Amino acid sequence: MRMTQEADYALRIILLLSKVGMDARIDAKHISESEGIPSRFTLKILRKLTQGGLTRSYRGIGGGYSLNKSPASITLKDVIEVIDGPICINRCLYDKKYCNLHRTNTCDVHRALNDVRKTLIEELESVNFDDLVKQK
Amino acid sequence: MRMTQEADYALRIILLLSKVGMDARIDAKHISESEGIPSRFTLKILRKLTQGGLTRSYRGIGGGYSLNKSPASITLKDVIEVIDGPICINRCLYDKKYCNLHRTNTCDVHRALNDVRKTLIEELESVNFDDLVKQK
DNA sequence: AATAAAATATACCTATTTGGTATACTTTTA
DNA sequence: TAAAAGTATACCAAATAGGTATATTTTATT
Repeated sequence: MRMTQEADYALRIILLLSKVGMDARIDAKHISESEGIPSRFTLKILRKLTQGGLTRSYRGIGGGYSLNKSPASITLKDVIEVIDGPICINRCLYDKKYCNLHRTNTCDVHRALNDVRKTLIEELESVNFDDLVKQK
Repeated sequence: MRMTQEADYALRIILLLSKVGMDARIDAKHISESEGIPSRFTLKILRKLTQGGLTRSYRGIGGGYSLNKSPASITLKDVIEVIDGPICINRCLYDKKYCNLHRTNTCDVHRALNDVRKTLIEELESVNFDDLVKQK
């Protein structure tokens, strides 16, 4: 029941960019060093974040990355989903061919886990990066 | 953010055993066929469940498996933890050497995710197998 | 216009985890 | 005592995670 290490790194990157503010631009090397993420891997993550609309990239000399949205409008869930894909806690909830619902028209496990998933998503949506920056 | 397929199977096994009641004894082959779990894999899962104290095994002719506790006293969390180990949603929360708390004495991501983890655990603890058997 | 500093795209590699099997053995009861 | 069950241990293959490499493109500065 874990998110990937990549998503974990991504949360730290977004938090760093949130801390410096939307207008600041930081290059990948700086991000990598300050967060202790392997440099090549940092680039890969930043690419996903940019494609997902959370960050902006600036090429060329003086280039780098900045947030593409306000910290307050980015939640834990947004970041995790951009990196790992949709939140779903077991196979049954996304791949119907593995689910008893399909075979016997009733899958009690399915129902229970779906409730858990909903709660998890609500919790991940309830925290945004403005909260995290401001928290003592 | 997913539990393993093994844990998913285990939930179905415990639900099946809950449905037939604590006194009934079912052999592995029957469990495997009724839930569509590969037979050898079923045995492996049942061994973990027995070691974890959730089921009892009976050897020899007429042997099989039954619950070792009442359905009401087994939660989703119990089953998942017996199979997958402790619930923890990122590396930072169980391996301190990867955590900024360790390096800089503050890890805001850590704190936020720990809250999420708590909520998740509470949710998984709130559902027991008596609930699941009785639900329509 | 040339250059160098940055990001981008694509593809690759390796270790770990997951899902599943195989073999040899032990216990139990008819 | 034989057969039907579970047990222990170890193995294997596919998928995923984590990370790297190479070649290319963009852009500010000179």
